[in-house]
Amino acid sequence: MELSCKSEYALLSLLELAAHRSNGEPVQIRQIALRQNIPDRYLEQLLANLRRHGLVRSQRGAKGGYLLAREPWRITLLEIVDCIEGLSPQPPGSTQKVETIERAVIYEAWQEANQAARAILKNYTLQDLYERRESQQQLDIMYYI
Amino acid sequence: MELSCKSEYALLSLLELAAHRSNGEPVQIRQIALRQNIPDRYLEQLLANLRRHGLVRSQRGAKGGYLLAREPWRITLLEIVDCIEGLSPQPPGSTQKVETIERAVIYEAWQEANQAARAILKNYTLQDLYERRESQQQLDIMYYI
DNA sequence: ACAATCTCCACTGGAGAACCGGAGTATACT
DNA sequence: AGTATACTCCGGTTCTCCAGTGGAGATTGT
Repeated sequence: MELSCKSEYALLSLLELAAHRSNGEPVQIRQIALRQNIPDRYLEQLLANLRRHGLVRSQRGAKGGYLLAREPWRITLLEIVDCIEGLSPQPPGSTQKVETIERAVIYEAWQEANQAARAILKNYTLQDLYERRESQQQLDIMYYI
Repeated sequence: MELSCKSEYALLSLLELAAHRSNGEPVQIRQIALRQNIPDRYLEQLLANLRRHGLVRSQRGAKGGYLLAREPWRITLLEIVDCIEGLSPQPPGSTQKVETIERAVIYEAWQEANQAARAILKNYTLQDLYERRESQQQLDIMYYI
């Protein structure tokens, strides 16, 4: 469960969309890219991907942009990374990687560890992240004073 | 926590060393490579790495080879992958990756997921894996009959 | 002395990640 | 209707890292 740039960008974008969700206005790629310091042409691809997976909706044309397709508490972090990282394709995997008992046993242990990590991410929603950010922001202001 | 070839090879090798541990004889790279179908010139580097981290001991010269440095129940899977994957160097990391609150919050969630996975791997010892392999092997024989 | 074996360092090839560019299309505003 | 503002699609480029290879040298048993 490495945190790739891709996933980080996607998370940041969705967090941004969650923040601007109060007014029904769509948010432009450019805005997100600027605020979160992400290459905009790259972000474009990621958002398109999220759209195809139904996590966000897009509005074309002037005054267009992106919107969350669901409420933030209905989107888990696991969903997001699975969209972005792509549920991996291994056609030869089932018969090639685990051909010996030793490899099977190792693979099994790994699956267990992976499931543990995925369980954590599944219990985190975008809402949780958003709330954490808010309270963290309050703290920072307090310290500043 | 992806399972890289590197880590898999290391696990397989250590499993092999654990198996041949009853007699005090060292095991050669060639043997391991042959039995587990690993490129031997590559395996060499991995074992050297494990040696530097104190997981195995090496015996040079003719009749040389590798031995486990500790008892199999004193070696956790977590230790092994940390050796192999290398406890990552991020000199710019601390000040570059987590500069905004948003990124910090995301990173935090990730750390949590990672810790969950690491906890699993920490509770697995080489011995556990070895025993599983043995019992699995018994099962396979039963089915064959 | 000699062969077997590990040790060290450097190199290559390929895959995928990160990123950029351009032409096209949908929408709002005037 | 026309124009500006966005997204959409498709392709290419650059760069990094993993997996694997090569060769010279050191160490040890026989």
